Amino acid sequence: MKKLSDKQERILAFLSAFLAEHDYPPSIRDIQAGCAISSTSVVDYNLKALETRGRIRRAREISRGIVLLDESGQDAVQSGNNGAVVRLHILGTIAAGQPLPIPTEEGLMVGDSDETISVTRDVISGRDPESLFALRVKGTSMIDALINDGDIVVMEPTRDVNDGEMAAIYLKAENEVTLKKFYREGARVRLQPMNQTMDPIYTAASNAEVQGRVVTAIRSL
Amino acid sequence: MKKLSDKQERILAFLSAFLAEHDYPPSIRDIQAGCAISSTSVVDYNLKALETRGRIRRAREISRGIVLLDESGQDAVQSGNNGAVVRLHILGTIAAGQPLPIPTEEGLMVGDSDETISVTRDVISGRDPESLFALRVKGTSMIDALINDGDIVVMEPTRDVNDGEMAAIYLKAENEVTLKKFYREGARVRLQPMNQTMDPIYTAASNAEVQGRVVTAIRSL
DNA sequence: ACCCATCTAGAACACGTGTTCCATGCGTGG
DNA sequence: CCACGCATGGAACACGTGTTCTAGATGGGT
Repeated sequence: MKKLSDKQERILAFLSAFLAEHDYPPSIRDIQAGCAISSTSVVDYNLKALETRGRIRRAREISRGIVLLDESGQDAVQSGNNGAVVRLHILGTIAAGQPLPIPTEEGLMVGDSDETISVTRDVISGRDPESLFALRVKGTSMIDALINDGDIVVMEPTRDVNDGEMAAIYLKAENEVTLKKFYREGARVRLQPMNQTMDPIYTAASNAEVQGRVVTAIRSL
Repeated sequence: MKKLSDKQERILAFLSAFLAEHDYPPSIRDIQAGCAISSTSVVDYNLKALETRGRIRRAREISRGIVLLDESGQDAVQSGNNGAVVRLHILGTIAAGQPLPIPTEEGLMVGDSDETISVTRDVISGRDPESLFALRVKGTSMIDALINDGDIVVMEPTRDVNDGEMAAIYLKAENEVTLKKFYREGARVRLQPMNQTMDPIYTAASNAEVQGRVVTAIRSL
């Protein structure tokens, strides 16, 4: 792979600086001014070169249709099954007093929100990304699960978890969802907070409905 | 706050659908076609209403200068390079009683361990990945920071943090490191656990040495 | 009926903006 | 010197695109 020309390096630098300052990519003439290039055709010429080398992607005939790619030339956004990156839909919010919006077999209700979060397979430890979804945690009611307001939890929907797994459990009588370690104890279940200093909750097995397994929790500060 | 009109809801839905399919926001006329609206002026009219209500942000006179915000007025989906992958070195382990292995200016001691974790820019909310590193948490001594044994924390080394930021603080007298929210209070500092049910710790400012800022915490279960 | 705020239509205007064409330099190798 | 690929300048073209103006519809409330 040939080295980039000085002008092309400048364009890349300008591109990233511009994106840091604005919510939209620069136009050809923005680049022209920002890189002290004399003609728009020269900008276009170099943009075509950069596109060929996989450093940017362009949408033709579209204003400001430039996407800056990372150095490995990867887009890294699309299709969750070929690369290390998985894109998960954030289906909604989890809070005490609200059942989880569990996706059903038919209507996956994915269309509800197009907000997504990208994570790597590292983070979901290799689980099947197709079945996973993410939720934003609202409020501090999950604090005993070491999960705070604003955190993102990645869930795997299931009705059945093994003892000791972190699960989202819907308590029918209380009409609320809670995140706890789940243990079967005969006719009742024990819900153990992750925080060991806190006491477990006991309830009838018929009152507890497992809604999913917690795969990962992410807190961005 | 007044309810959005049906047309405005459609525009928001179209906006997020469009962003999912393209790398750039739609133009006024894209929206017009996509929402079956008869005139560009009607689109503009409703876009202005949406902007007033804080659901979008617009850059005037700029082609495709629309940014979709989420319901709380925060940036929702960035169409840019948010899926880019960043590889962080896991420099070591953090536990009570051990200072952090802070990288120095010269020898970044990155070579110590080749264990790494890949995260996306989503997760580190756009911070400069060059300065970041990761640590594995050992033991439950950080439980009041909602961080448990086995978690991964992403740190940004710094000697100075703003009030209220989560920081790794080395307490000289106690010879241990703790993760707390950091507040300056004259000659002393207040170290506030993230768990609001727990009481803060006070110590002399000279006894507390900030070792870094906590950027993200990740728990894989 | 009347007024008024809200919303809708259609069209035109004025730039914004990607694209293209052509002429011109600048090196390297024959 | 010439031929050739590569890079540059300048300009014009053709749409793309946000904006604005005017006129009309709609729907309460009085």
